Amino acid sequence: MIRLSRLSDYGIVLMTRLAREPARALPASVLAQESALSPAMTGKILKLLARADLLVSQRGVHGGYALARAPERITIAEIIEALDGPIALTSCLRPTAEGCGIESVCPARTNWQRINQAIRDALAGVTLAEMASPPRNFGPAPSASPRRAAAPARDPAGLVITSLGAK
Amino acid sequence: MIRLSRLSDYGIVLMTRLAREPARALPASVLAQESALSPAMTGKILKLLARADLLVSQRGVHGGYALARAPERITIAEIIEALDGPIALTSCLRPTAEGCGIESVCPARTNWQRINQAIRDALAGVTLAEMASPPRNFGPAPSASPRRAAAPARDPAGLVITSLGAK
DNA sequence: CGAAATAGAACCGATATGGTTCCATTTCAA
DNA sequence: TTGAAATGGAACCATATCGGTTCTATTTCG
Ligand code: FES
Ligand code: FES
Repeated sequence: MIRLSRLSDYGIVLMTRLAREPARALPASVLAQESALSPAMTGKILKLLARADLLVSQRGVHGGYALARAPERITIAEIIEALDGPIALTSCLRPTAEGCGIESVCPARTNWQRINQAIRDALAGVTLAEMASPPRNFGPAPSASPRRAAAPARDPAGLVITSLGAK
Repeated sequence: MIRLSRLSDYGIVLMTRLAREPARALPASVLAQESALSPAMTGKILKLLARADLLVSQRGVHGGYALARAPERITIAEIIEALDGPIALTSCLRPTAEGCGIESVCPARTNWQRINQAIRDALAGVTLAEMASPPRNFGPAPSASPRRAAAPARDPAGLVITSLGAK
């Protein structure tokens, strides 16, 4: 049902935790504890994120993980793609793999691409910083433009995400 | 990887086929054939769609399925929800079920709700009619307003989908 | 009556997912 | 020098979910 894998789910939780202290490097163990996740799972996720260059890791006795970039410059889409592979609603949109099997007669494929792109952009339009900030219920959108980094205001795909305002 | 189930995938294909002749009722057998799907699978899907009141069915010898409403008034989101249940990225957003397990310490949940709503709206903003129409590569967005039916232009959730233009 | 269709449910096998375990490597400090 | 604390990387497993089929009951009409 269009659900996110738990890997990504937890991954984002861990990243938001790290975003609260972008400077310090925290070891997986404390991240696990603070996030109520099993150390094993946590390790797995952090390793994947590090391999995707979203985290930098320090080995050895006082090691740990820290964000590789400022939280304003990391998008939710990046995290998801690092953990779950490319965002592709239908199998026929996935670059690799075999496809959905009915490409030949499918009347909807090109439109699928647009929709897929639209939600990709939606995810790419939310930064880790926004995710980490407590929900602010006051005032208009915090102006800001960081998210523009990855989400063009008006992409050529059709669907356009314009703003992530305050609740 | 945020993928759509095949049920929904095929379901939309079948619906778009029906949208080409909104008046006539077609039997499952011909829908299956024209869409290159197994009759069994096709039957299953159509039954679900009928139960969700997206299709009307006629039993008996000259029976078949037809759209319950004009294709302009059926959204992709409706089809997906009919076949795969509510759209909920993370398990903790799903009304039923147990949740993701870390609700207590999760710093991201309220933001998840917004994102989830945003992509829900994205899906609800595309009508079956738009999906069925061949991709038009010319001219600006076909103006149109049908999609407004289900997708408020500026929802309170934050992320706003404004337009599904032409490619 | 019987063929043609849908309604509904049960059933089954494969795959992906969530999660663990094990071992190798790096680093630092006692 | 040695070992504890950390990450790197991979294999492994159990189970839920998903894609798909099969079977039976019911409706409709010729
Ligand atoms: S859904 Fe895969 S080609 Fe149309
Ligand atoms: S992801 Fe489930 S509560 Fe945060």
